[in-house]
Amino acid sequence: MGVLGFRGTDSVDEISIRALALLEPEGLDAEGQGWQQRKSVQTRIAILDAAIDCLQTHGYGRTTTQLIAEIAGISRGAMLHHYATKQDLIASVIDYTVYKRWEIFLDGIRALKDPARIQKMAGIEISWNSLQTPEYAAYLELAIAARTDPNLAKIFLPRARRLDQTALAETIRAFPEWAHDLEGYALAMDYATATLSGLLINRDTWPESSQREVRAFLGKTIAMLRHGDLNRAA
Amino acid sequence: MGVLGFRGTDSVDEISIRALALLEPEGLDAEGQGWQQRKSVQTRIAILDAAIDCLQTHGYGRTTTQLIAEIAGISRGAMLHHYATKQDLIASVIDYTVYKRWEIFLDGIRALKDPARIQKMAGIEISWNSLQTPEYAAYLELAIAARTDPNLAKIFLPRARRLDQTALAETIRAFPEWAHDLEGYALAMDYATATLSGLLINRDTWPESSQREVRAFLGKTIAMLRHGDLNRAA
DNA sequence: CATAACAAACAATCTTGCCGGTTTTTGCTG
DNA sequence: CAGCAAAAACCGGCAAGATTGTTTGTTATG
Repeated sequence: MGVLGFRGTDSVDEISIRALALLEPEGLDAEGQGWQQRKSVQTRIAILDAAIDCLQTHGYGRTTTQLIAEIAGISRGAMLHHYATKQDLIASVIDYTVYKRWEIFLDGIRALKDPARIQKMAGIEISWNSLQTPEYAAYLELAIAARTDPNLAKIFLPRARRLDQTALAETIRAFPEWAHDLEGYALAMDYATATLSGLLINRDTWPESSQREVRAFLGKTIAMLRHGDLNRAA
Repeated sequence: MGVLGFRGTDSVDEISIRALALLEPEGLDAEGQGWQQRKSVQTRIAILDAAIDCLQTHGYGRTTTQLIAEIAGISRGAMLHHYATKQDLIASVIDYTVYKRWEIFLDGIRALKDPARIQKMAGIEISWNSLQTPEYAAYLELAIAARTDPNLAKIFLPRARRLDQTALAETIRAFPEWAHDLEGYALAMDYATATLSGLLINRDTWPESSQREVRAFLGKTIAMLRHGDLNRAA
């Protein structure tokens, strides 16, 4: 049976672990390697975390290789040894942030018992949590910058599209109640992601009370979508 | 009667014109002035339009004073005569883009006949149109950059908050059917703006069909919100 | 003549990619 | 198993290019 086939007897744990495996970035597993290899992976992760920190607090435009190296605690020369160019580094950041985002999402799903998982607000809360992480903030910065930076778009768009598709196909396995309706699940995910992303952008401009109301209303909307109370076709 | 009072007999035309007046930027009206003043305003608008173009196509990080001057068709020295520093220029761009955004929105509302205006998709379509303009793209770039750029935030946030509040209080006048429910109107506006902004950010990543579905679903959601089918309180 | 609009050049600061040099780890060989 | 050369990790400095604000100069208006 292929990895895309369904096996109704699998637990949510097994399903989500397998989903994550498909999103895992390459070159970051130090299992069964020598000391140099392990050290290399460790340094690389420190660099990626530093880059995420930098993107989150200073934005893409003000994220410099100098700053990343400082935060990572190594010299700029050492960093350029692992990532020869800024593009190479950013490419790895994209894969890494997407993986982390869905890891947090699936962790949240897994932590719920089945009855709680299908309650109307649970999915939104967990989505909201996975969107409030430094990793997603960094991803959002890149997504935004990619719209106006051709060089960045060249490495961002192919990855983002592929990872988006993979994440959609894999995370639905954690929602048996959506299994029969992939299109509905896709719409719900896109809808929630769009609204919450928009909320994230305006978080400093809008009052907290407005943001809370929008989130609460979104939860009810998604619940109705799942129950079929709002048929999608116009 | 104060400018904030309601006058049920006013036409939508009169109402929206008065709403715009409160949002109009200062120093851009050349009425009854001498030749130098008129020339100055004309050049300043050329600079603002160039800045909007630049922000839209290159993003805030890559928007340089050099590029703006080039697009505006004047020398960099001449531009710095009108806007001594980049901050001064950006501050004017904020006011200008917000004004333009609501001008387009109210123009769209005004163009509808009353029966059409209260149809469920009309509001979303017009909102969507006002969010697809170069002016709003530029505003969004600034809103995003302001989250990670303290210097920009200092000039952006106060303006954005004030203009947001003014726009909300004024544009509701164009919707008699919302007049009794300011909170509901605010929620609908925030909700639609958040979702459509999120859509705008991911426009290059997501397939067009997904974006269309999200928009259609948003329209139905807002319609239900107005009809009270979805009570807001949890 | 004073002021506004406009132009061009300049210094100071940043950022990137590259290059030479040092230390540590690995693997081969006698 | 000792020794040694290759490779990997790491560091500091440099030149080229870009961006901002200032300054000096020119033309047109009041």
